Amino acid sequence: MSLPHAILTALLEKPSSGLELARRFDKSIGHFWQATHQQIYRELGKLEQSGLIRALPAEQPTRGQRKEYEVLAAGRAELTDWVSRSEDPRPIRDPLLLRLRAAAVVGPAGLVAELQRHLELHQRQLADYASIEERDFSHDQPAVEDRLRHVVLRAGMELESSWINWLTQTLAELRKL
Amino acid sequence: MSLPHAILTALLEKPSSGLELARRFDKSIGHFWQATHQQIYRELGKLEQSGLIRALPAEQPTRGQRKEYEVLAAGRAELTDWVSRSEDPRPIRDPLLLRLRAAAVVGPAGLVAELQRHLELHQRQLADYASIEERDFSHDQPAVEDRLRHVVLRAGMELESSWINWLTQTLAELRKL
DNA sequence: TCCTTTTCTGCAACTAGTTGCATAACCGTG
DNA sequence: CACGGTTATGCAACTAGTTGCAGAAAAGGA
Repeated sequence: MSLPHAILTALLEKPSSGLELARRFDKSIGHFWQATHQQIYRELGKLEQSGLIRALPAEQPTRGQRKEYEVLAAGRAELTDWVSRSEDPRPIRDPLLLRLRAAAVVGPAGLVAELQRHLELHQRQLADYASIEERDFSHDQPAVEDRLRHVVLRAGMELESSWINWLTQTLAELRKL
Repeated sequence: MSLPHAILTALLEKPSSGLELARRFDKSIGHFWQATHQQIYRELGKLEQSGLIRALPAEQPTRGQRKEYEVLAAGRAELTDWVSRSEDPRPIRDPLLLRLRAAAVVGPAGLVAELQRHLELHQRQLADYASIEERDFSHDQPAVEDRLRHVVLRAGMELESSWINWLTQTLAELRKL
C-alpha cells in the first residue's frame, strides 16, 4: 500500500499530470520506489474516486489530453497518518543471494563474472548518490525538509556501500576456490 | 522468476513434500526469499508439468495425501544455467524511506517511535544471524558448500548492520529537530 | 470405535506490478 | 495544411504474490 502514498507525496510537492509524475518518479522518488506510468495512471484514478485528490478543472479533458491533479485535505490527512503508522520492515528478497545458495548445490561456475558486474553497478550507483548529495545537500543551514530528504539519500548510500563491501569480500573468497 | 529456482535448490538439498518445503523456507531460504505454502504448491505443479521435477511414485495420491518431489536431470540443468545468468540487482523499494520522504512534506510527527522500533527489529535480526553463524559456520575447514552458504549469511548481516547504522544516525538527527 | 485435532493439499479470489499496444492531441516543418 | 514525431492517457492481458477457506487423510485420545 505504498504507491498511493508515494503519489500523494509527489503531488504535494507539486501538482502534476500522470506523465509528469512518472518522470519525477524516475528521478527522485524512483531511487527507492519505482512505478511505471501504467501503475500511476491507475492509482490516480483510484485516488480521485476515493476523494483524496482531484483533477484541476479544465475544458472537459478527453483521452490524450493532459490532466493535472492536486491533493485534497483528505489526501493530506491520510498521508500524515500513514507517516507514523506502524509497519514492519520488508524482509530481504534477493535473487543474487538465492543464486549463491543454489551455487552451493550445483557449483559456482560462472558466478565470479556476475558478482564482478554487480560490484560495478553498485559502485556506479553509489557514485550517483554521492553526486546528488554534493549537488543538493551541501548547504550550511539546511531546512528540516532538506535534512529529511538527505537522510533518505544517506540510506541509499549506506545500503550500496554494504553491497560493495560484501561483494568485494565474496569475490575474494570465491577466487580462492 | 526466482521462486522455481529456490524450490529446485531446496529439493536438491532434500526431496520433500509441499508443506515440508514451506517449513524449510521459513527457516533457511526464507531469510532472503519468502514464499507461502500456496505459492509453493502452485509452483510445484508447474515444475512437474514442465518436466523439471517429478512426484515420487506412491499409491495414486489423492487430495490431502502427502506427495514427495525430486529434481530431474532437466531441473538440475536449468538451475546450473540460472546460477550464471546475467540479472541486474533489484533497485531499493522500501516503504520506510518513502515515509521519511513524505515526512519532509507533512512533518515528521510520530516517526521517532517507529524508527526506534525498526532499529530494535534489525538488531534482533542481526543477533539471530550471528547465532546461526556461530552454530553452523565455526568449523576449521569448511567445505565449499558451507563457504558459499556462509557468504550468503554474511550478506544478511552486512545489510542488517547498515540499517542499524543508518537508523542510529537518523534517530540522532531527528531528535535534534 | 468414534470424535477431535493436526497435517497436508489445494481452489478461488484477491492485490500489486509488468508489458504491449491503441488512440488522441499537440507541435514543428516542408 | 498535412504528415510525422513527440506527448499524453489509457485498455487488456499478463505474472507474481497474498489471503481465506475447504476438504481429505492421519494421528491421538476417551
